[in-house]
Amino acid sequence: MVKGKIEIKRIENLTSRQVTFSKRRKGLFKKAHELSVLCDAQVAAIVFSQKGRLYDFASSDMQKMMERCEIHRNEYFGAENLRKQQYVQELKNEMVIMADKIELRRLHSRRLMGQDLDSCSVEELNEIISKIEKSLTNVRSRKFEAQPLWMQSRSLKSEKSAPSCDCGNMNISDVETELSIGLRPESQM
Amino acid sequence: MVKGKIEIKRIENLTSRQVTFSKRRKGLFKKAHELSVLCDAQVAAIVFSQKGRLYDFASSDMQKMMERCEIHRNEYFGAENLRKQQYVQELKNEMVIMADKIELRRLHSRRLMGQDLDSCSVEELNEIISKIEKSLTNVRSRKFEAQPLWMQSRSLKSEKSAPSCDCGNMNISDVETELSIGLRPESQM
DNA sequence: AAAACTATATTTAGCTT
DNA sequence: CAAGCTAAATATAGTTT
Repeated sequence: MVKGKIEIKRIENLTSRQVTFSKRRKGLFKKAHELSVLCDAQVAAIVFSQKGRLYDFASSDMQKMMERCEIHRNEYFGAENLRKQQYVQELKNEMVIMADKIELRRLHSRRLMGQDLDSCSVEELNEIISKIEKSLTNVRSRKFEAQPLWMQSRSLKSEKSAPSCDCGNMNISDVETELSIGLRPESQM
Repeated sequence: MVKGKIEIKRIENLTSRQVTFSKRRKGLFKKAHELSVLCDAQVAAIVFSQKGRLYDFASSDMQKMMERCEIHRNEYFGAENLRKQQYVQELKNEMVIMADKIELRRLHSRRLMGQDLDSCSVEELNEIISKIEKSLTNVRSRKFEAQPLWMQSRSLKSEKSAPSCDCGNMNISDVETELSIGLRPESQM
């Protein structure tokens, strides 16, 4: 092998390695410096020797550079956070809508059961009476076509807490609120 | 000035500066790599161009070191994220509960209006008839103590989409589902 | 063992295509 | 204008002091 030509692999001889380390480290820092000056760039080089000793070069203030890195990072994490916050906000908006729907349904049920009538006009009262009368007719007719006894047994004393109001079919399109419940399918995270 | 010899000062020509930046950056990273291999050292080089674009080199060990830093960071951010994810999960759980309540109320209303009665026993049908009859009585009695005309005017043709069912007071404790709607007060973020 | 030396390898500024 | 070329400048491996 001719003088000066080497393979790029670990130098086994300790002394040679230490000398080369010193020479090349100096060379690296010089190149870093030249790059920073010639091209108006910020350059840093960090070297840990085997023994763990630290050597470093930084064109301008190393601290400033790290701060920039930090800003870079925070920008990244910031974008991520923004995305998540928007998602949370969407969930909250949806919950407000759901809460409204629950309240609407609650008022609907209460009115069907004869409460909160103070604000109703005579016309509305008549309408409600008409609906209830229809329900009554329907339930009465349904009662006499009830299921055979063997099907009734399961509901004799159970399901006490469940709604148990029965009225037969009637047109409810004018009071029914359209609902799309449940979470949206594209739930992330 | 002879070819190849330059002063180490900022290159004013933009094109030249960009070309030199590219060439010397590559050279710097090559030197950094060689130093790390030959001398078994950990080497990193970081370059910010004027435009703020980041270029970096790190020997494998340094890479690991940076990854460790990253893991450290992620542990920190991970704790933060976990907290946020738990919050999102809580929101979602709450939404599932709300959706259930909406469905329960929907069924309740439907039954009050005489639908979905197939599964009711004769006893339940009797109960419902009794409730509806009571409602009817109450609404009828309420109709004749309705508000004076000047109070009715506002509801003559308005609020068409709102539920308009009226029935007077009755005991509904056995069908009323307890609800606590709305967002919890300690809403974070 | 550190610094200087030197022959060769490598890098690169300015040019060419 | 990016990619290749080349002469000169620089870097450096091995040597010497």
